[in-house]
Amino acid sequence: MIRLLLAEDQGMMRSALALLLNLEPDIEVVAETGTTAEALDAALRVRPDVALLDIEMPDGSGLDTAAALRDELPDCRVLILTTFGRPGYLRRAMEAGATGFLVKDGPVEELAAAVRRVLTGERVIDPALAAAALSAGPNPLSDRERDVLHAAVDGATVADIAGRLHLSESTVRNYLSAAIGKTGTRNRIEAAHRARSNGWI
Amino acid sequence: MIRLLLAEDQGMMRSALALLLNLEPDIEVVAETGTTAEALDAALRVRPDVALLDIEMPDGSGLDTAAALRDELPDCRVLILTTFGRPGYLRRAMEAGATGFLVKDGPVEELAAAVRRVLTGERVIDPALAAAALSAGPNPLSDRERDVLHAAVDGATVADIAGRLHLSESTVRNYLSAAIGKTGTRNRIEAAHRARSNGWI
DNA sequence: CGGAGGCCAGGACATTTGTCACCGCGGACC
DNA sequence: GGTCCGCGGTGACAAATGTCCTGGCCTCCG
Repeated sequence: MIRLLLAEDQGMMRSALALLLNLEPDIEVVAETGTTAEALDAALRVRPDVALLDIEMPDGSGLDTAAALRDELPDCRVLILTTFGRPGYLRRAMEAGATGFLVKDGPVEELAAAVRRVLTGERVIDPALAAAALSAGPNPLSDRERDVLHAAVDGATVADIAGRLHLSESTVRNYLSAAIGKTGTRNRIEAAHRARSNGWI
Repeated sequence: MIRLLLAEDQGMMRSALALLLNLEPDIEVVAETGTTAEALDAALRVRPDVALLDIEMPDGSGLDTAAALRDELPDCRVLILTTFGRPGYLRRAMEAGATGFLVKDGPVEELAAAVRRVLTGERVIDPALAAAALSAGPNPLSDRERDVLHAAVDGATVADIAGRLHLSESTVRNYLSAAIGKTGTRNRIEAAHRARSNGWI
């Protein structure tokens, strides 16, 4: 029996997946959570064989949870399940020690199959997405550039960002300028969008 | 037997919901689509009793599909199913003649129950969301202000927007300024975010 | 009919944003 | 040791953005 942890913030998706996976004769959902904090907590408690993690969750990223699980629970296989097939997400998932990476397109049947395959240690990755990740190249942004860009997405002014990150306004402008240059865009908004769609932030 | 049409762009969600709804003894999913165009097409062909529509779909909004169905297939009840419980969405759904409005939180069990209730003509709406929609008030933005704001979300410059909408740059700046004023924000980015989160665009 | 309000446009202006050149500091690497 | 690179900062500058005022055109409504 495969003991599985399910972390997914959208309630309907979570309960639907749990129901369907429990219908499989060799799979048992032993924990269900909607946040990364609970996911980590539950994983350490129930010690599942496979952790099925969403990326976008309200209190953080499933990618960070994957990295934490690799350190805390190395025997637990991690299967990332996400809405967005962003190249940078796949790259970060692999760096975080995930064994599989599935997008929420495609039918549910893929899911149970993927769970069984990651359990054997086999990597499960959409080939088209893998190609896209390789061709997109690595994340060109430095840590600070990421921070500044991330702080700019919701319309914050330079002064806001400077205050939030404890930097001078000049520095913030310089990082924004660098990020705009590296992403090949014309302003902070385009840069932030580009970085998002590539999974760089 | 309740004949149901399911329009939802996310493949895994769609197939999961179809499977679960088909498990209900009195519900049969007679059509499954991932776009609004196919949804309308299939609805006219199979004439379902209930249409379960997602809002965010790649080729348009489920809200527009709801309005089209009201005109073309008035006997078909519409149940909106969406990720985001935005007040403006609910308002527009009601104006488009939807009978129910469900967010994708909460367990799947709610779904079958909601389908049965809309079939009788009963309105199905989350009370908390209804209250939020009423307290938020109507959309304060004029048509043009919406257009301009919508064109600005992805980082377009004033010149871009003017070209795309066949307006002068001065006009675009004026509309943006008006939108910023009405949303009580400081710049176009914040204004666009506010408009999004309220379902105004 | 008059007024209100949406739409479109122009000008003037202050502010913000984006760019560039240049500075020092410190860690990493050869 | 030197060199490279990321980090943090400054000053100056051009361009873009946001604001306010003016005007005209149209439609809808009292």
